[in-house]
Amino acid sequence: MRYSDAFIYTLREDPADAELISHKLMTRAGMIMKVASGIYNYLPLGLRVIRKIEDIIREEMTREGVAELLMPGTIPAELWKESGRWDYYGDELLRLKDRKQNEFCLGPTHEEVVVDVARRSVKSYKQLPTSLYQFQSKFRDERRPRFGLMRGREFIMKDAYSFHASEECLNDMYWRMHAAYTRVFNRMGLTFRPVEADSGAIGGDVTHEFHVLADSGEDKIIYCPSCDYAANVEKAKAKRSTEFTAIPSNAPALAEVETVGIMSIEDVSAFLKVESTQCIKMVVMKIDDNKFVGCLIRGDLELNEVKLRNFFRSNTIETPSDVELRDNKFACGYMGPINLEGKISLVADYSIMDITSGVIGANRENWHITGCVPARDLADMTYGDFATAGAGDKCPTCGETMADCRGIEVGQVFKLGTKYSAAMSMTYLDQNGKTATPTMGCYGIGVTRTAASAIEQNHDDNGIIWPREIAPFQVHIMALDPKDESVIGLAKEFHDKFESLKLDCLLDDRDERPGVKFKDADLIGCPLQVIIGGKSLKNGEIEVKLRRAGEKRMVAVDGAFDSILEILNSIA
RNA sequence: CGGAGAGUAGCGCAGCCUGGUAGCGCGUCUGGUUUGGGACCAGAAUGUCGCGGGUUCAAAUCCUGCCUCUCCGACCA
Repeated sequence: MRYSDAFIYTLREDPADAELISHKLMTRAGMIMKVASGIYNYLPLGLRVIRKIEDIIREEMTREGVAELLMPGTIPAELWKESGRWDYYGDELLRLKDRKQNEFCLGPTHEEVVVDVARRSVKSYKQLPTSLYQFQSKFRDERRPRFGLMRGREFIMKDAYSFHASEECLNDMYWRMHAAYTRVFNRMGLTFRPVEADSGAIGGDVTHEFHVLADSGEDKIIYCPSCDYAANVEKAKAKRSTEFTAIPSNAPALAEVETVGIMSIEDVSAFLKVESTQCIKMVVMKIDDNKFVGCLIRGDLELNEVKLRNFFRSNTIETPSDVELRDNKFACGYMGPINLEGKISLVADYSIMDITSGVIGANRENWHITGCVPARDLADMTYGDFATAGAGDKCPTCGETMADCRGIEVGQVFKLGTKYSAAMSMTYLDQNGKTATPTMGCYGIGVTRTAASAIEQNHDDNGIIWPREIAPFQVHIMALDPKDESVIGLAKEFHDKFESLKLDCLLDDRDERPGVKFKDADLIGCPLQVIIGGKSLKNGEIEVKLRRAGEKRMVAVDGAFDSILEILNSIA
């Protein structure tokens, strides 16, 4: 492709509305163009990257016997009403009506449609397992779209769905997809990690998210450097004792102590001269139907709201306001499990089980209680894991000290179970001729987000540095003197040779000054640059630059193409 | 959805406080000189100043309603 045909228009300055490096660079390199908040044009250069990513995924899906189809972006409400999500999904679902006032939505995900496809075709256990996938633009009306392609409202996703006659079969597919995803992200040259994640409202025992590691990531990942354990902070566990320690013989008695204006753990620990690890805080949250729930947890730890929400099988969880708490008879800043007046379901985190002389709130303003021994005083509580794990905690698998990092969620594998197949009455006949409901898995990769995350991970001050497998072009040839027949002639010859080897090649044939071409080439970020100029050509040389290393090499014109090819193949 | 900010030429911005000819840089066009890391000189084109209402002799500027966009937070099967 010639640059003059390629519809690439770079920007010298950062766009005003971009924050994230990938957003800035994609806009500046002429890959994307904003149309509305969270909605973008994928310009020719950007689309090339997206297609490269899709092709890699496509190959790996095919390898696992997943068949590609394309479902519509616009979905009749009927299907969503059948699954029950029409009423449940909320404002993220963009709803619209056609001229006959029939209701539709723009698909944020396609479980309903794929079940409809499968149930009309699959009637027998002999047809199972079966799986389908597509690349499709999804629409989710995010409350706050941001970060360019990272969190858009319209985005391209690969979504796959599998149907099985047994749990074992689903489990097998789950791990095959897990392996396929690992191959996909490896091939793209990304540094990533599969992590255990919370399965959310759908439930299910296992789900993994695939995260590209980057400081700008919106998720926090806790991982163990010495074993495979890695989890989203929402899910992460730490190794903690789940037994009470013995009640010490000299255990102190409970005693009220006046603590005027001392409310935070920090203040309590300083005022009473106790470690925060000997304080027990009670965190109160509000779940579905405005019910209050509370959790007792060690003073230095943080409550994990997702874990608490899951325990109570609630769809929502939120922090009540101080006013709300007081209205419901909770002594703000002095809450504790003893003498509790407010109506609440209370649980306790394992972390308090080995406290031998704890400080707790007294449930009246300006008073705390000392000498709390959970093994004695809180023995009949329901104990569980409700704490947020973090760097420094021990690994639940191997006991080593864990670390944390930021990640961008680019993929997820999920065991759906029969939620949709049952709701939408998908059935087949099993070996015994009995009606059965297939169990399902679903597996997504955010294609456009993956492109953005690749840039987050691969850039420098001059621009993008594409991993070779997803670069828009493998080679970027610059004809520095395009009017010089020997220069442009050689550039074209090389270009055609690369293309004939199925190596995408961009030929900068513009009548621009060299500096402009160099800047654009670095910004666009193709892995290998071939610089052909009149002067060096007269010396029988061509310059080759490796984008990532920044290294320049001169190669002799004689046999130059083979030399360049060799250099290209040495790039990862 | 709560809090904050922005909307002026294709892009990035100034002007607004204190009302009176709409500006700068980049880009674009013409001519010339240049030509290995975003050239230089000369000339030119380009604006419903987000939209509506109001105040005023006069509004980009003051008042007001709305829209859009961005940031922080909450949210994210």
